[in-house]
Amino acid sequence: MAELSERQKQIIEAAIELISEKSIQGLTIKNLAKKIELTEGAIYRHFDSKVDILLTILFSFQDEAKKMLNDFCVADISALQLIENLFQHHFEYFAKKPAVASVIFSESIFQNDNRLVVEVLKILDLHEQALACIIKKGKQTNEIKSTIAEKELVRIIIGSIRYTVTKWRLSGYDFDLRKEGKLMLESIKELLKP
Amino acid sequence: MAELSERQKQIIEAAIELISEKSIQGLTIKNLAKKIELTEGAIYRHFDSKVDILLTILFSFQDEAKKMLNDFCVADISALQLIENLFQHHFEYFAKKPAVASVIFSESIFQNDNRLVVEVLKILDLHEQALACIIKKGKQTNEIKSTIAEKELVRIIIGSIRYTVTKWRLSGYDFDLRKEGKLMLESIKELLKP
DNA sequence: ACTCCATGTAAATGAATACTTACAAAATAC
DNA sequence: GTATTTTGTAAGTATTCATTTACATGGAGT
Repeated sequence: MAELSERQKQIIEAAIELISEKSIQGLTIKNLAKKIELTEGAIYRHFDSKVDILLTILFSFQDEAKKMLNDFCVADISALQLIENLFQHHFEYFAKKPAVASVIFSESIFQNDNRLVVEVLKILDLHEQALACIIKKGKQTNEIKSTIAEKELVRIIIGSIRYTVTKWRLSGYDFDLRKEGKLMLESIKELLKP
Repeated sequence: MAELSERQKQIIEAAIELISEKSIQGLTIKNLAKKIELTEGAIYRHFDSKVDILLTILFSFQDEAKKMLNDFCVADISALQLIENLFQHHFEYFAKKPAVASVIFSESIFQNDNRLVVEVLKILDLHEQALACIIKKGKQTNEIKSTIAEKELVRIIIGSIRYTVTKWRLSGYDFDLRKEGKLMLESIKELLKP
């Protein structure tokens, strides 16, 4: 992906803020222009289309995910600790940047544009792979029971996180996501025990 | 909820079909009118608004869920068997009626209308309660390990189902949902063992 | 000073959308 | 059989949205 100009960065940042504030539906060119005090036409000097903006947002999330997950599994830390870190990081992250959840969980809106779906799937895959690596390690060190296939464990863990976040969003953010995340983590750790 | 006229039933059915075919975005009054060979105005003889139509759809899903779940837990069947039934029914159901998943998973679209969110939450609650009842039973009969709180187990199980369905939808329905559901079920059963 | 290009604006365009209105016909009631 | 209500139609309206167009401006390079 090409480097972003300052203006492009500003637009992307504003777009993410808009999504945080009013969910994905709040992201319109008009709102975007208003937010950075430009005209709508000016936006099109920097991005070809709205889909382009969304793609750029997804790319930036991918980058963040890659940075976070890159040396997650190689570190010399126990698998259970790694899972704890993963949980903590994610719930912290979603609580701080609801826009990410809003975008990643908005698959239904993207279904008219396959490129967007593909990029969301890539983000999911990044997380699945990191988690799969951790689980493999945990099985080897006998921290994690080996009677359950990796693939299913990955889906169970990610599904649990997602559902917790979904309920948080639907409730209008009316509970403490970090606290609920901690409870979920403890339960998952208990479940994984051999 | 008032009884539905024949015409209303026809409209709701067509609406659900539209959602199945092109996801929630495909549900427009124009498409709906075309599908049942009426004019758009005629639709408004039977429903006040589009939100009204969506609410009616959600009510019908609620009814279905209630019927299905009502005597789910009281039956004289083992908890693990009940969970198996629940899984089988759900994956079967989603595979047959993708519209349901499309609506229930479209929370992001509903966020501009709180009534819709509330009704989606009710459907989720119905399922959570049924599952909570099963788990409680299973703990009593020692079929399910009692070291993990009910609430978390419920979220883990529903989260696993939802994530499996989400990946199925994003993949363009390109894997066998029932088969993956079966694998997930086996893993969950294994996890729940005391 | 002149040119050129990047960046901006204001206003339009065109398409989609939910919904309304004025009127007609058909079913129902009496 | 006539009046009334229900259900339909055709053609709007109003709004929202992404995107385009014609034109302006300001700065960089020569």
